[in-house]
Order: sequence, then structure tokens, then C-alpha cells
Amino acid sequence: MRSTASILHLDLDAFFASVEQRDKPSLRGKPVVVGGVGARGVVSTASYEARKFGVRSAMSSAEARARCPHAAFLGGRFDAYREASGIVMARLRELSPVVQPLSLDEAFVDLAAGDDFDPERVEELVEELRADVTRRTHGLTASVGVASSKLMAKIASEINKPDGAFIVQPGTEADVLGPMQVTAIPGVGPATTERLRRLGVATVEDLRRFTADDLGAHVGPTTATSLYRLARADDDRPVEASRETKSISVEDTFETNLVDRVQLTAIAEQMARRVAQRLRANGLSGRTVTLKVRYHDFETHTRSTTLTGPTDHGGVLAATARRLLDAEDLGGGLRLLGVGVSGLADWVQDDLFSEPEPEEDLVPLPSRDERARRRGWSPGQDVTHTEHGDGWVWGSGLGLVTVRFETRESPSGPVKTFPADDPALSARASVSSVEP
DNA sequence: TCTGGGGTCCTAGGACCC
DNA sequence: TCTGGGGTCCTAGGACCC
Repeated sequence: MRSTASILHLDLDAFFASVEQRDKPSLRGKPVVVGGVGARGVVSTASYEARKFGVRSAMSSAEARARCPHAAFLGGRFDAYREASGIVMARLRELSPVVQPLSLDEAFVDLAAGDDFDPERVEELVEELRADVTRRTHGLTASVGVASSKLMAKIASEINKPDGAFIVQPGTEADVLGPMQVTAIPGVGPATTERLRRLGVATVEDLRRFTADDLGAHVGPTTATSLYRLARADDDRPVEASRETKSISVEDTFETNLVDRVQLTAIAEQMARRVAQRLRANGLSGRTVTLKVRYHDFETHTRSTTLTGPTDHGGVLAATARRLLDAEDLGGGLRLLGVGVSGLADWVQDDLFSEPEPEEDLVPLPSRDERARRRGWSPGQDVTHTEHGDGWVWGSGLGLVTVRFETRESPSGPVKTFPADDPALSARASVSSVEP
């Protein structure tokens, strides 16, 4: 904790909903809910008009609709949000090079790292900043907190929200924090709150009665140490301008539960390929592939495997995801499926896959009967299939197979091949190469 | 019609190695 | 001949954040 109030936290008010109201005047002054509009959607942001009816972030859209049927329910326009966010982040970088965005609508700024920061004139700086943000974004408002630490700056930005600011005078941190509920401390969620409640702790002052060791018995040593310090406003975490990405993932909750393994396999492979594209777009590769499944009853499992080296190859990630899904009992169907990769590196072990990732260069698919014949199955047999990406997934009474084409150059031109290492192929078929 | 999607961090047990 | 100790990696799950 430093001796001056030089860490700033900015939070845009009801951000997504405010962008919608800005861009559509008919929505101004009215309840607006941005979030998933489908049967399984949840609220991302509610305008203050909608909050009066009890609509909150993370609430199911169904409940939001029940509480506020006359609200405008919108799916969200992320390009517009990204643009507005960019304008605000650029304004913050005029204050200091050390800006740490937490999301599209929130960031910390280390004012002391700026050129001519004058602690005596923080209030001026804050009001100028807030006015600029509103002007440059054509009407969005921001709440701002400034304090001697990240903890107190973030808490301060809440105090006069929306469209307000609060500066915590150095030396008063513990007094400001003491009367607050423990939930005001970032990182204290429902589970920790309940454990603390059983100890008779409701406010931060209550929390200060316990030693770190006492707390450790109930919330674990790491959380305990952190809580002990934060309760005393003892926080020296630096503002970090750039943080390393640790994982990349894609997931989807289905409108209705999916039971068809063939279809789910196709979806998992497609997700893996999207993850690969995002890896490549960021110049990254990853070693650990994780499959996430959520059953009809919301029970959630993850299955992961670590490759011998990092890859950004869609085919490899897809085959790995498929293998993980193959090992999973799908039970009564899935409501969610996801694929992610972690163990990221900024290089690719490319000795095994020195060829570039094949583009989505589809040959016309052979007929269903032809595909069955190539697999050694009888034409006309009941074969289901799902086309996707650069191949297809199909199955029959004989089992399930996922097959992808890859294109390789040969003296006679491009040849479509099945990957020789595809375990699905080795099970039955001897076909390893097919002329286009 | 309960419960998104994209993340980070922590815990805990087992394998494995020295 | 009766059971080490520490370090690291891997996997699974859970809490939490916006």
C-alpha cells in the first residue's frame, strides 16, 4: 500500500445496456436487458431502470422476463461494445502507460507511472476524465475510484456509482473498509461468505477478530492469508499492464439437450478447430486439451489430456477432443459442451506437423453409399452422418467413426487423404488414401 | 423455461523422480 | 523388512470475476 492515492479504477455504468440506450433513443429511460435471449439465456447487463424491478446480472433471462416483462431484451452487439471500450481505454492510457483492463468495461490505472501526476489534483483529474469519457463515447457514464491500492480503488468506484467518484484519502483506508460487508472484498463470493457467516463474520471489522491461522482452518491457508491482509486494507498488488494468456476455450450451451453422439462429436471437433484458429491468431500453441461436458442435471465434468508438445493444429486438437468425448458416458444428454487448451506457449513444436494447417478446402463429399463402401460397410445400411468443417462424422450399427480429409500435394496434383494416424480408421477400414 | 461464456486462481491426490 | 521427504507434473473439481 503506497502513501498516495495513485491507483485509479474505472467502471462504465451498466455498460452494455447503456450502449444500447445511447444508440437507440427509444430505449432511453426504459428498462433494457442485454444477455442471452434463448430459453437458457442469462442476463449480462440490466439498465438501472430494469434493476428497479430486481433484474440482475447472471439471473436467468426467464426470471428477468417474469420480473420485468415490458423490458427490451437484447442479444448484444459486441462490436459496438468493443469500440466504446477501446475509446475509454485509449483515454486511460493518456493518464499513464500502466493500464490494466479487467474486462471491456473496467480497468485499473497506475497514475504514479504517468508523466506529471500531481496527487494534490486527483479530484480535478477524475472529473476531467469522467467528462471526457462521456463526451468521447457520446453519452456513456463512468464511475471512478482512486486510492492507495487496487482493493480500495475498486471498492471506491462502487461508492458513488453510477456516474460518480470517490477518492479514499490515504490513511483512512481501514476506516472506510471496516463497516462494509465481507462481500465487498473482491474474491469473497457465496461459498466464502457462508463459511464466514458460520464464524459469526458479517462485516470486515468482524473479520479482523481472527488470526490468519484461525481463518485458515475454515477457508484454506491461501485465502486466509489474503483475507487477513485485505481486511486491514493491506494490499500491494501492482497494476499490470500486460498479462499472459493462460488458456483459450470455446463452449456452448444448447437450446435443448443433445443426445446424439455423432452430432456431439462433430460439434466438439468444430470447437477444437475454433480454439486452434484463436491460438494461431494470437501466435500461441497449447499442450493440454480439456473437454467440458454438462449433463441435463447441471452436473459438470472436465476431461483433459496433455500432449507431448504444444500444438496449434486444428486436426490434432480435434482428434484429441474427440478421444476425450469418446471416453465420456453421455448419459441422458448434454446441455453444454466445451473445448479448451492450456499450457500455452508462444511457439509450436512443428517437427511432426511441418505442413501448414490445411485450409477448409472441401472436395465434394462422396455419396453416403460410397462412403459406406469405402469403410467396408454395406451400401444402403442405415448410416447416420453429420457434415462439418472439413470432414464428417458418421455412424451405424457397427460403431461410430469420425473422418477428416486432409489435402497433400503429390506429383499428380492435390490428393485428399485420410490421416494415417486416425484411430477411427484403423478400427475397420484399410482405406488410407482416396483420389479426389 | 432455473442456472452464459470466457477467463483466473486454488486445492488435492497420485505418479514419478531423486 | 515395513515404509522418508521434497519437488514437479498431471488431472479433476470448485470458487470467483465480469
